[in-house]
Amino acid sequence: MAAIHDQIAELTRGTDEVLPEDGLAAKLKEGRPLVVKAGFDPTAPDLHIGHTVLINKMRQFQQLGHDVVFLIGDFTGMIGDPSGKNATRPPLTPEEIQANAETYEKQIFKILDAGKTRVEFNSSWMNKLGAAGLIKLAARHTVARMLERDDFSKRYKGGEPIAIHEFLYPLVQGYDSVALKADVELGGTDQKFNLLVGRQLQQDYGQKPQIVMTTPLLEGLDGVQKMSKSLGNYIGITDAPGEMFGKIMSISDELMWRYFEVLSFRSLDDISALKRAVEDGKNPRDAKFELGDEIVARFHSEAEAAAAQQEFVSRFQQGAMPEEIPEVALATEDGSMGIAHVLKNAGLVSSTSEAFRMIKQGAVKIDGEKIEDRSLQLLAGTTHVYQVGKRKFARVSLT
RNA sequence: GGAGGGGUACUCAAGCGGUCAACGAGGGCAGACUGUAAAUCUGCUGGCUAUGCCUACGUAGGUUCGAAUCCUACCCCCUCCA
Repeated sequence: MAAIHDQIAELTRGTDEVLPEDGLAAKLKEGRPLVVKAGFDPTAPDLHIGHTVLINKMRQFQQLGHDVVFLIGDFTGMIGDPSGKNATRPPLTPEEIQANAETYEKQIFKILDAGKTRVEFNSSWMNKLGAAGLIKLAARHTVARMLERDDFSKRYKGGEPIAIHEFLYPLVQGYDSVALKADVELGGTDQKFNLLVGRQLQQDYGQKPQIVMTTPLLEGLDGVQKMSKSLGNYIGITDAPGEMFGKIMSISDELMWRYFEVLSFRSLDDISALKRAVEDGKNPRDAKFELGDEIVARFHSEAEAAAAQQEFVSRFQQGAMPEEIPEVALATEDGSMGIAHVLKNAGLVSSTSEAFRMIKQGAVKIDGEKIEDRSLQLLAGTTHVYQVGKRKFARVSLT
């Protein structure tokens, strides 16, 4: 096993904070497998690679021989979401939670070792706690301490309502750490307060407080806003290989290094060597290829990653047509169809107005040839490859 | 309960009787340049088999030759007072 200070360099890589700072070293020096916990909300099992920053961190601990617990917050999930602005979610049924948990597992085990990962549900101890237990738990914490949390205090000062049960959330989450006797808890930066409550509760219950490690929210493809599905700037871990590779290629060079830091499994030394190579004239695109290969291979396979890269090269560097073009069959009404309607019906544009606009801008090609005539009629019985912009293709047969 | 301010396209935000499918910014899309990058420049950014027509400025009515703009009612949001 690597020396402790090397382990720490890798474990703290890409993290936002480790609290207390020297606590991790002390824990590691104990030389035993640590209980490393990370909690997940059972409502949103659709992961994007931003979420995997945290899971990658879990993987590192796992590889060092620690006991990694993937905790599904089904108890908290059944009550509903407490966090600020979100409208109250309808409580999930046990069946839904089970289904979501399975979806999670399918996704996370592309990163974590299924055989070494402990999956727990916090309902298993929270249900036993009962109302009396919950009150005892609540007695461990004061309102003043709760109000230390930023969003609580802001809302309180701003006169916005805070429901009582929202105070229970950090407590329940903290109690999870007590129940698991967690040594380390991982979470996003937005979880910092909750993770720290865990430390306090553990002390109250006579345990050694856990180390808190927070990971930043990953920037999305635009490099500015956090990656999220609703902003559309994400790479889903179930994205198709070609799409995933393409999205990675589209990020800026600057962002590429950020992604290397938090998404790549390569060592820090390795990455700085690559960075030096680029500074010395290596094409940054090739470095990005390496990143794309690694990520696609992780969620799909080496072969698919290689194919994705090849497809990318032939399509964009050599201007070739993509290998897989969606096939569309359209029926004409009277033997022919106007170009705008072909594009719209094939799903390449959202309206005929947009089709005309695209034609005007020179973005439309048929079999690679630019179209300028907006009133072009296509005859039934013909099949052509239609293209709008650089990315949208369809092979359309008219009947 | 009282007083005032406001609701405009994906978002922010002008317009305050005709020249408004609606200034400007952001975002998005497309073109050029490239490494499908970034930065930059340019154009587009309601719909319609389309040099015209239709639908849009919180909702419903009204005034007018003509309304996002004026009037009435209603709904929603914000601020101040109680």
